[in-house]
Amino acid sequence: MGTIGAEQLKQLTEEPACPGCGVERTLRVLDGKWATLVVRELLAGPKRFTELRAALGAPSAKTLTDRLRALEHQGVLTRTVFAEVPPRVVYELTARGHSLSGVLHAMPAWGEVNGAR
Amino acid sequence: MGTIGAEQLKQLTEEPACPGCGVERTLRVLDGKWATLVVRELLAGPKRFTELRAALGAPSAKTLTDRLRALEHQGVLTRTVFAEVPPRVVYELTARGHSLSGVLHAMPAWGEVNGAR
DNA sequence: CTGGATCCTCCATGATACTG
DNA sequence: CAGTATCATGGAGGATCCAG
Repeated sequence: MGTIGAEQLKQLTEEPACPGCGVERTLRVLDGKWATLVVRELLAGPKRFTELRAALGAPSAKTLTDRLRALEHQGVLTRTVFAEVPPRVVYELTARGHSLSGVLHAMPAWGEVNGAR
Repeated sequence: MGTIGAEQLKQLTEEPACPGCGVERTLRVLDGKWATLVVRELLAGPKRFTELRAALGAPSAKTLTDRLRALEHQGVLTRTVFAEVPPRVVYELTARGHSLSGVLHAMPAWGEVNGAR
């Protein structure tokens, strides 16, 4: 159940009822508590699994793995395994992932001004 | 639009995983499945409860009410009750809510380009 | 028409233990 | 190190009924 179910994958590939609506599609990629933060971390450059975990505040390995797999299937990032000892896996944004920076960079500007609730 | 300035990139990448930084604050407002879509609908102008429900694809009344209350408490929108028969309640973005348009507008641009897998 | 009160389902996230 | 395998859980979201 931890992996991406057929149900979830189907949801990702299905076209929304709204024809020209890109907001929904973007929200399906930037979904959940971690996707946006993962992209933000990787905008600074490729990172290893443990580096990502630490940078994000140590979510569970299962959760982070699930999120990374989803983003990988959506073409936002790539997963590269180095057959070494100790093993090393590097995550890196694709061109599509980098193109999300437009969405990401608008957030801190708003959040910093609106710090108070 | 896929690229960002060096200044903004610096601002983006220099942020550690601090709990109070701008991205996290923005994500706390644009949280859940509906908040972002509610803001998008209201960017076009004030709307009534039923209008919002229909425009969003008819979420349950409870869910929509909960989300609207949260956004109201965060100062993103205002709730105005007209003591009429039948009752009428109008939701409208505050200045703070309108300032989220920068984040919102970046989404369709990405989503439309990346609609295909 | 708006939405409060209740009860319920589902799933993203997490805790823990284990493996190549 | 980077996961996988289980099991547990909180809370978002929903269904339904009811009230002002």
